[in-house]
Amino acid sequence: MFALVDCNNFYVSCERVFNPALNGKPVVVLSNNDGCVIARSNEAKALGIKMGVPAFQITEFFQKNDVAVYSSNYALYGDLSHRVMSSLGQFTPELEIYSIDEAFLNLIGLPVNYREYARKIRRTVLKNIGIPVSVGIGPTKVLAKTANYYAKKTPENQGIYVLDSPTKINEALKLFNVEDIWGIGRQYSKLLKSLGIKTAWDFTQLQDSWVKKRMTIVGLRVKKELEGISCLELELIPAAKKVICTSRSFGESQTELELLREAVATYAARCAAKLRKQHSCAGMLMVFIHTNGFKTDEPQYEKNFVCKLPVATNSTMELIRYALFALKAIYQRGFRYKKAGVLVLDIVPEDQVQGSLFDNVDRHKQAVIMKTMDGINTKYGRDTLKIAVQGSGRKWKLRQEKLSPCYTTRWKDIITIRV
DNA sequence: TCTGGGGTCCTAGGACCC
DNA sequence: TCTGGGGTCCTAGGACCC
Repeated sequence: MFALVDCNNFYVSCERVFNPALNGKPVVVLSNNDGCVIARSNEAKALGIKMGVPAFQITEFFQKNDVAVYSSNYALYGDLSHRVMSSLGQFTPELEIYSIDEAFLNLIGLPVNYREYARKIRRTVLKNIGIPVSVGIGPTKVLAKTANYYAKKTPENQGIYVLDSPTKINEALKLFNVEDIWGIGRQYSKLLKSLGIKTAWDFTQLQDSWVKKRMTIVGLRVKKELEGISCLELELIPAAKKVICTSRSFGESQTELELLREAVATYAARCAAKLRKQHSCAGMLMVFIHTNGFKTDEPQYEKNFVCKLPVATNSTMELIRYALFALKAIYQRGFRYKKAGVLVLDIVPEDQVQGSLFDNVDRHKQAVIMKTMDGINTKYGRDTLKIAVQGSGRKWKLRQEKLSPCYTTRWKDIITIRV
């Protein structure tokens, strides 16, 4: 049996942990740059605020309805996520951290009453971290996901739902909309509905061969999982990333190469740090820049440039050098750039880098410098030590007008209690 | 004024090899 | 009119997830 534990309206719940006045009120959290709504409290959902709606389109609605609005605070969400996950780790030897707010637990071999166990998980996470979670339990990951949906959407279930018998599973599937199945997205829903397939149960009645042909092996696995045949294993050790991307929209569109250089260098530095964190090196790097596609009255430009590196690396200095070379190759004067990004790919483990006879970089020295830099930045905070070209003005920074304090990750943001 | 960011997997088709 | 059989590797595009 698998349990899926999912934090309720996670980003909103994180804001509420340190600001309980938000309880019972409509709250939303916006995407980077204060762009779109990406998290909503139940009250905000009840007001009809849709996922992904651009914030500027409903600023008045926010005011009229007294909606609390927050910029994304990933330092806070990431830290609380860690705490939730380590709390969940107490409940099983096999935990898969699936996303910032979700984890699968293997319950095999735990001789327990599942309902009681789920209640205990909820109680513990709420008490230790202050985050409400929903727990769905089923014989496969897809069924655990399905159960979680019932745990969350039906208040009588009090955040818990267990699919532990064929009868219960059948009943649940007959009431479950096909588009809500984990793994069935917009396109497949459209296809299935056009054929009169409305529920998860209808989907399980299709022929395997048809599903495989039209929805590939991935779709067939989902069907098997719904039938109670487990095809998706728990992934206990997070796999190294095959591609790493750092990209941002700018708070204000930028025209000058010098400022784009600062941004691109900073993104390259982030990619390098992410590579080192997973002990990998990248053999290829791509830089892209583009104008604001929503502004149809402005001249548009979009371009990327790929560099093949002679020897794979995770050195900040080296990656920045290539990134700036790529940027120079694609930058054109006269456009208002809205976004830039750096991707690193062709990723290999750092101890399996293919050397080169003609390599003239002292890789050992680079590694020592990077280790020192990472050590200092871990201890004193990101960018305490950085490369000069990253700049210090940050004119291209994100818009974050409603950012809450980093309560748990920055000394000066720690809350004070008045007695 | 204002529209996010970061990933994975699968398949078809083209290019190549013998 | 007719034109073999068996492979690999790479890429683009499409689907999905949070």
